[in-house]
Amino acid sequence: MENEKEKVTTPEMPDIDVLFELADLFKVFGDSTRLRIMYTISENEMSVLNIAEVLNMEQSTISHQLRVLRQNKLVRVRREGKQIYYSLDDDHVKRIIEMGLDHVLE
Amino acid sequence: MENEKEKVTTPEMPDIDVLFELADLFKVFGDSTRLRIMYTISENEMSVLNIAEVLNMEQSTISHQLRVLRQNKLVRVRREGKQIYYSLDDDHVKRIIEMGLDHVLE
DNA sequence: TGAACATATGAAGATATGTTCATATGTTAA
DNA sequence: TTAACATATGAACATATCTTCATATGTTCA
Repeated sequence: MENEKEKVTTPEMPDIDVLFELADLFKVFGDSTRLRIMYTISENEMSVLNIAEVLNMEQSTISHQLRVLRQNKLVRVRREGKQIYYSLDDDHVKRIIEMGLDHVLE
Repeated sequence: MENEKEKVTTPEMPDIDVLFELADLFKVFGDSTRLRIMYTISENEMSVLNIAEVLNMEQSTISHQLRVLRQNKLVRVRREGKQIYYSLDDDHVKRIIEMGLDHVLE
């Protein structure tokens, strides 16, 4: 190869603490229950119990996982009366999933 | 765009086994050591020992993690004499990381 | 062939993670 | 206020994951 001096698109390695954050973010996507929750609320917001029913899982499990999603700013929360409605935070999230899916389904 | 019954971007939930694969893929990105390795070999291929030196980690640790990357088809491998050179498999991988980074840094 | 080097791998220990159970907190309506 | 319902959370357990150590495997060259 000629032209060895040229950097095409050299991504600088982020600081170590950013890398930890980044790893933490991907960890969130690295669980099938959370992925299912994200798909479930990707189009319409849904209450906790509703999500639990749709996925046929314990309310507690869903609640615990929603907390993880919340902490990572991946969901929006809206209270209405007794119920709390969750929805995906932005298209960003969907795009990350789609990108992963591309690789898996390649 | 016109309006034929079309849902804007409704992602069908993939089969459960695809979701497991997807989760497994994201798990790979969910570790800072692996992220650092991926950054390290994102531009130029590098030998195992070299990666270990750059990251100041044990050869064994790097080797174990490279195996994970290999199993998930995220790296390319090339042997040259005694050394084995690893590089990122495709831009796809970089894009997934960049997308996550966007979210973290937003 | 054997020495030196590079990489891979199994086992073990420490830590992290996911689910369940029981219960606490928060909300509404009577 | 209390009853009924929706959600959140702490503790406990099982399982998964990461790193290290010791060693095996693979390669080159004298």
